[in-house]
Amino acid sequence: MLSCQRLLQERIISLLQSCKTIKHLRQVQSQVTANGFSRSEHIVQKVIVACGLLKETECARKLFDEIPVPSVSCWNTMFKCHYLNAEHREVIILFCLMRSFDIVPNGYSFPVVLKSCIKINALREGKELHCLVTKSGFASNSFVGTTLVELYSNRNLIEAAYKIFCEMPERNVVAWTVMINGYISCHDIIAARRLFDLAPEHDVVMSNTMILGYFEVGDMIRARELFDKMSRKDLMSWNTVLNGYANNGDVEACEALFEKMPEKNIFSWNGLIGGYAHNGRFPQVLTTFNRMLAENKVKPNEATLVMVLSACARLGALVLGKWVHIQAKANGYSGNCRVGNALIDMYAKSGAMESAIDVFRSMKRKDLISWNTMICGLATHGHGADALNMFSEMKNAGEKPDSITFIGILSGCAHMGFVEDGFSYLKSMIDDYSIEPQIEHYGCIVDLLARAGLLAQAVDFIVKMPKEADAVMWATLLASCRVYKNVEFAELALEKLVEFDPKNPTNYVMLSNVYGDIGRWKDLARLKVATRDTGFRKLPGCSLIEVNDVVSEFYSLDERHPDKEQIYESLKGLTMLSRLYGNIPEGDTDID
DNA sequence: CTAGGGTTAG
Repeated sequence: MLSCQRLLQERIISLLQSCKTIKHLRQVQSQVTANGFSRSEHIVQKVIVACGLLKETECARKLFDEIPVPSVSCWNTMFKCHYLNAEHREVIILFCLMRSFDIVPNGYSFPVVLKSCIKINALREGKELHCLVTKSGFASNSFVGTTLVELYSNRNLIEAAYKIFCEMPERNVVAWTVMINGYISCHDIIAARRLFDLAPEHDVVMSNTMILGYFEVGDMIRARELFDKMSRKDLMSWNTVLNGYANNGDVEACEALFEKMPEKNIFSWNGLIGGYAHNGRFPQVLTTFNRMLAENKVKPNEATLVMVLSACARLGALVLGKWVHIQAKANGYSGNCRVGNALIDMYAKSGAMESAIDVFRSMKRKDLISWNTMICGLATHGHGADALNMFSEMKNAGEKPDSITFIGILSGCAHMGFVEDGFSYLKSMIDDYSIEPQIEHYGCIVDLLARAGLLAQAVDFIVKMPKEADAVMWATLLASCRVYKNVEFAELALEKLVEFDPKNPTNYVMLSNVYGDIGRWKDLARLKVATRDTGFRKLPGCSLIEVNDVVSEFYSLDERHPDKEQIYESLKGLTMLSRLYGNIPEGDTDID
């Protein structure tokens, strides 16, 4: 009879562990009650963890509250439950509650609560826990000690971390790895390697940690050396090296490694895609995504979709972007916030503002980036007024703007010619939100003044602002000088631009356009000579255009492209449309 | 009931 009961208990526990939905869990829960297990602490703990895994912390808490006198292990289970759902404040509050009941924490309590402190940077609480650990004699527990090492090294308190590490009575491979990782996050790769060589035991996690450390300081040689020497590599080892090459700009090494990999998971594919994305190879991002779908072994995840959409955005590939949108829906990412943000950006950058707004409106969960993407998208595509309206909507929704939000707002004002509003938003940014203006914000103000034709005020602003002007700012001014045919400030801007980049012929072309516009042909000729002296020719203008769902590069006066007829037909159509809307394109006065 | 390792967008 007793063994029968035991068997039933085991059966229920395995059922609880296999619960995939809350509905399923409810069914198993009724089994628990029907078989008289609702007062078994052991079983109730398993139910609580199952709730936690299904993100149902409220249910878990209810069950916990029904336990008459919860033991330490019950409390620990509840900590874990909140920890699993990233409710770190809740973990700490619950721990204090437990202490107020005079329940003594054990060696299982400290690691979880400390981890929560690490996650939310609660160093003060972490230090208090450290005191408690020492007082209650858990300093010798290797799980507790390791987590304390992690706590201090996470806040760059490497000496404190090392002291705890040294005082640990026994240091296993996990403790060594955490300590090595601590030195790596302090950028002390030498100390990290010294510990690595000193460690009595090496395993695959420790080696991967060390390899990642080398890549983070850009030492690809030592990273690769260590990787080649590893006797047992796991998939993560390969992915670490793949990502290392990707982040250090070696696309070729990244490609070569990818082809050599014995197996690939989603991180491998994302590594290669990220390698292309970080190094501006956007067309390859798209072909790799296609290849991944064709091989059909792993499904794209959130990161894949975000990177691919961002590549579409950079290419202005609307048709492809729409197709990725369909892929995202098909893979269950319609409600995903980050994917939503990438979709907004893709649609906005491709000029499909209605679609961008549709996606934005359909998002149940929006974050700061969603608002910023929408506001900046509107502002830079001629919808400055909508951008400003979106900003008030954002404030009403209780979202706090950051410095990027204000770049959108200020550039919106610049495009609309709202000079006074621009200045009052700048003031609000400083006074109401305590955001210190960056060079980009000042750049927006210069643009704001210059576009409004207030060139003297723009130059005066540049002189008086607290930051040193950058090349972007002078180029902005130069562009407006052409519009308003102001030679004086154009010459000043060129002079400054040449200091930044003496070899860039584009700047000379800009000024020569000003001379040409107002008929100062002698100055134009003098400038031609100066340009030639730089020894550089202006590269032909290059554009990206989507033809039959393929993004192609083509240069100005390009005759080589197989689809050139179609491209020029589309351009004719575009020119006609833009004339219709009152925009009269002019032929540029080019040098040579 | 506990501790160490990855990608993504403005």
